[in-house]
Amino acid sequence: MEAGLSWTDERVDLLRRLWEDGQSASKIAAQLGGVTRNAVIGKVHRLGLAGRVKAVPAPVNGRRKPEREAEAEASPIEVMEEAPEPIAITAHRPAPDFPPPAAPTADSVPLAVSERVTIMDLRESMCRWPMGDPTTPEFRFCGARSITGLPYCTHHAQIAYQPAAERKRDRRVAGFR
DNA sequence: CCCTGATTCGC
DNA sequence: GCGAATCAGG
Repeated sequence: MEAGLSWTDERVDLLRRLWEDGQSASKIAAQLGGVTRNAVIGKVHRLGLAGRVKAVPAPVNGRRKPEREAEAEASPIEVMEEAPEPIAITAHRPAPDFPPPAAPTADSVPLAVSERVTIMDLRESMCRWPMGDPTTPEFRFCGARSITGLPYCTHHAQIAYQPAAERKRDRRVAGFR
């Protein structure tokens, strides 16, 4: 899909802002698009704005070297208690206009069209991305697992939330359906 | 089960 | 530098 997206200044800026606003890595990743939460966390650490945090060098943490050696010292740093209230996020681009009258054209996107539910089966934690013509009985919602806190799944969140910078010219409404 | 960030290490 | 895999924990 989107090619050449990487840690451009714009993306790093957005990352910084969202991280400092207390957004979680997964939400940030969804809004940036094209990256996973792991990528976000990795970047955050590389940028040196890792977090505020837990106790400390708890002897046990993520994968450590096979073994061998164990030093490192750290003093309990002040912890910033209370995360700020998540603020409004970037540009929310409501679904582009509805697709041509049920354009029966072939799908060029190999998207797993598995879920898809009616409003009756739509429940919290399900992607609310509209699919089809809402005036017809065939209307459905994506229904895939939505990012908690956001109304869409990772795929549709990328379409809904587009970094202002990249949305400039090359904005092609990818995948609708 | 859902989620969170932290760390290591192969690329 | 990057981020998947993995870990510890809520």
